[in-house]
Amino acid sequence: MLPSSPANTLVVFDFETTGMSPDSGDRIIEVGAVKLVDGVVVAQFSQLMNPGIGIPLFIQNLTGINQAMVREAPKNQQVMAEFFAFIEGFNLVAHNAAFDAKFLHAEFKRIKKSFAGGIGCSLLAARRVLTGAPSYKLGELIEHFKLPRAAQYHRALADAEACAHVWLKVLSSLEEDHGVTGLSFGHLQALSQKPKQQVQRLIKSWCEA
DNA sequence: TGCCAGGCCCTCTTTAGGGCCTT
Repeated sequence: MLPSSPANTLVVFDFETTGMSPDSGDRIIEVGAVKLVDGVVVAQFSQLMNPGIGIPLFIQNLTGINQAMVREAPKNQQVMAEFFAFIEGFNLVAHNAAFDAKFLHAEFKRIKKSFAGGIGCSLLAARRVLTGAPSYKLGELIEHFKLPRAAQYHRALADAEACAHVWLKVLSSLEEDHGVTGLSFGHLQALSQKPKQQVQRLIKSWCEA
């Protein structure tokens, strides 16, 4: 992890996959990511990939990604090697990051790569900071907080962009509601891992530091 | 044949159960 890196300088990413678990043989079929520097998008990465296995009908209906679309796409090994180069030197953020991290590590293991940066979770951070939301689903956070709406949910780049908006909303809420500025990625990681009842005390300690 | 993810979080809890969230 790069704990001292600013909390608004990182890569926000999302995967579309064939299912819920790489341990059950599921693979990534699309990656989307935006690179933020000082909260501004400076680069993006979007690529379908050919996993070499069938895409369940449920996933085709959910994402709009079908067999024909990935048939002509480069294989996972190639795309993930390119994605590794894209994220190198940056921390990552995803919505419900435990899910995407499982696939990230499984695909990198196949190409003998190891990601050493930190992976933050916008879901955990939002639950602690954006209190009062009726739901913490990505799309519903976007709607509830009137953030820029994705053109098409359940496509990787659009969801990564939406996740970036949620992450920046967490940071702006900490700044505007609590007066905390200059947060590092490590601060947000610490906050996300604290029990909810200890979050206010942690934020207060930052203000007093 | 039967099973089929896993971690977080809340509560009518903690020797547990079930909903949320990701595809």
